[in-house]
Amino acid sequence: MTFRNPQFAFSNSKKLSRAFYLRATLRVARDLLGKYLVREYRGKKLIGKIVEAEAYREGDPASHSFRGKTKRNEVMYWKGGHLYVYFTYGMHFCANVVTGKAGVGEAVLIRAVEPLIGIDVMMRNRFGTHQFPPEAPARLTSSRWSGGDAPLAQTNDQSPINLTNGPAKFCEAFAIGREQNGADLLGDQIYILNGERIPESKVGRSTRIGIKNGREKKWRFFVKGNPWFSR
DNA sequence: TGGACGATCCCCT
DNA sequence: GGGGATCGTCCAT
Repeated sequence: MTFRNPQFAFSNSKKLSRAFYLRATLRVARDLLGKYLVREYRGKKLIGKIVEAEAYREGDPASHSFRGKTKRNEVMYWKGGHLYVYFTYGMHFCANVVTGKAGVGEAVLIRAVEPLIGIDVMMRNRFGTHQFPPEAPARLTSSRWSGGDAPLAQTNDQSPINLTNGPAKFCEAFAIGREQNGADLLGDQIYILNGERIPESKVGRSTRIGIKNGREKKWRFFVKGNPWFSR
């Protein structure tokens, strides 16, 4: 079911319980489709509907947890319902929903959302004029960003689709960075609401994007036909 | 201590 | 379709 007025839809939604996240990772990945991710940012709500997600599991060669717990991936081993944010390619953040019991290193990467509320703020976060000194190269300054402040992307495509149709784009639009690593999704900073139920007929499934090892696993889930999923 | 590389994005060809 | 940007992390010296 789709809502003509997203404001109405999220006001009637409830925050997902801890139990939701403690379930099997593949189950959580599929069920996250259609849920509303809420980011409280500077007194405003940013809300997006999750339309693409990938599961990463223990024993999975594509997972950061494949070689065991490290300082970087430690949040993956927390109990389900936390946010694991990592920094990659020297300039991007990606966000995962931690799943399963404490001690189990599994998570679901949020690859794309459909923006619903706070689109003006997302636009500014992604495409706005940065606040660093004008003489500083944008690429240099953007890498120092830690998720709380300045905007960034140097792109010519400022269409709504380009706001959140990829894991790092979504993080940039939602101002998710280092400081959000380990956030409790049952808290008030970032959380997920029980949004729309996506019927099986609209759930697409494929291999995961951008990995070498474990590429045969069909652990990517997306909402068929939604314009915001990444490819 | 060094080097390779990455769950990406962007622009150019 | 391909390469560059850019740096934290991990593993091999």
